[in-house]
Amino acid sequence: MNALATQTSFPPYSPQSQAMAVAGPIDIDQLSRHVQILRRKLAPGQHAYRAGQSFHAIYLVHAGFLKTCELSEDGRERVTGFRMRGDLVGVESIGLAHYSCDVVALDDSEIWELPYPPVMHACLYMPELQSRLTAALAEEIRNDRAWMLALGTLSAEQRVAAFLLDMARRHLRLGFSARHFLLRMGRADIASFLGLKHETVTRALTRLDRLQCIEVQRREIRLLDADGLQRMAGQGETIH
Amino acid sequence: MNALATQTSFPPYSPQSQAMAVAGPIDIDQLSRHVQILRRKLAPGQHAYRAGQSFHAIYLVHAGFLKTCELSEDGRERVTGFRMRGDLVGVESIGLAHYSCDVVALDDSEIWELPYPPVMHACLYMPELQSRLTAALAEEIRNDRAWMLALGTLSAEQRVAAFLLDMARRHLRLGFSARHFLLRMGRADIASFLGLKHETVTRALTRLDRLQCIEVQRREIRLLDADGLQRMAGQGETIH
DNA sequence: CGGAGTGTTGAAGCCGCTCAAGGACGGTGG
DNA sequence: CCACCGTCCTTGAGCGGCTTCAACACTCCG
Repeated sequence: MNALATQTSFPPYSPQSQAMAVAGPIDIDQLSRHVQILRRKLAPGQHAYRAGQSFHAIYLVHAGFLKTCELSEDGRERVTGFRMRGDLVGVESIGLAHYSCDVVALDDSEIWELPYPPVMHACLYMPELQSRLTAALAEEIRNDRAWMLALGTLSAEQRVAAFLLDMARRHLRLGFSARHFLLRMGRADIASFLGLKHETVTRALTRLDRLQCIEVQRREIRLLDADGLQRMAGQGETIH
Repeated sequence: MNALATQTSFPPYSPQSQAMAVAGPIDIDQLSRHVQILRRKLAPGQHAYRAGQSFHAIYLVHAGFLKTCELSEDGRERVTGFRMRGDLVGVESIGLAHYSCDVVALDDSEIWELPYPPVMHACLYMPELQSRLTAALAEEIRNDRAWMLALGTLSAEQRVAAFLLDMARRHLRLGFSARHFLLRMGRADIASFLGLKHETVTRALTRLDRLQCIEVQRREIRLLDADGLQRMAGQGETIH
């Protein structure tokens, strides 16, 4: 058993910490003067909300790890993203009477409920909140589009490489090691997100391991050659 | 030569017309009191903007047909969507100094340039503009996610069916026939959008034709069995 | 221990891709 | 008006990557 295995959950969100993944730091202290912020804890497997429930709030992930799932009428399902500390959740349902997707905790998590009409109203008193919110939505679109590009143009192995790099970057942004981390989701969730089957993800991980790019042991990942992964995924930037 | 062939471009946008595809009708008259709106005409192949140009405005499509393209550093490219009358364009770049994608006219088009800092400022005087804008962004996210679900779970033929139904619905919303329309883009653009190759799109269209679901003749499409297409694409709703 | 859940590995098959050729259309210039 | 050209679309044949199906290993927990 190593240090990673005992790191059960991410530390809490604070506005003074690293730049927020999506929205940039939201001034929670100021916001809490205008809206009642409810803290909700979720155990693994619990839903933050489900498609069809009436929309009343967006959420800021304060700790833990969650996935968002898109559902179709005929039962098809797909993971559309993974959320961690600092990410906003629920913004995709703004403007609707009901949430349009499922959000499920993959780990012990805490999310802060920001009741929506009140938040919107608070924007009148906090002009920068409005632009932060809008910027967060735009960022979400860009993020989705970047993945659409990846899923449409990369092979299975390249997608898995890109996925690992994305995880690494986000871990880094939260102050964790980008070279050594635990995946919080199963192979099936990764596969669903990448538009593959879980066996294919396993095989890709095994191959990357054999190529000495990474070391895999179930959910524990060690990046041995991040540059190699980046070349593979067709990305120029480097993880610092 | 038939009626469709002579219908070279879509009629203009007006706030009184059908519900806007993305944002709901924006009150352009009122907005124009606060913001200088510039009308730009584009010929087929011309860019509304390119990735990397400095961001200064979002656009409302007033007439015509455009595509948005995502680009990667290593030259991969993908069409991420098609825009027609009433659609907002450029919102994905809000919060950035530079546009993040390319937008190209596929047809003679007119777009209305809404300078962005001024629009944001106008929101202070037009509170409903802000919520419309936010709702438009959220709608964009849902739209992208719905396609992510489709592309990850449907076969080539099903994707093409879903694509045709989407086109049909959007034509209908603009007051055109949902059963008979002209595709404004080539096979390669459809393929890129659907994560396929152009030959595969051709073959899927040919098969749908043989199955009597549609009639294809180059870019002219006639839906013979919309319900059949819907069942095929795993969607329950009906085009009215 | 045993059983469930999850991850790994193998073998075979299929869907979509690749490569290649030919056809239809639209524009241009003789 | 027709010949020519480039672009777009279509079709075929063969291949390959991912999926499918199946069996087995590992880990966690009762």
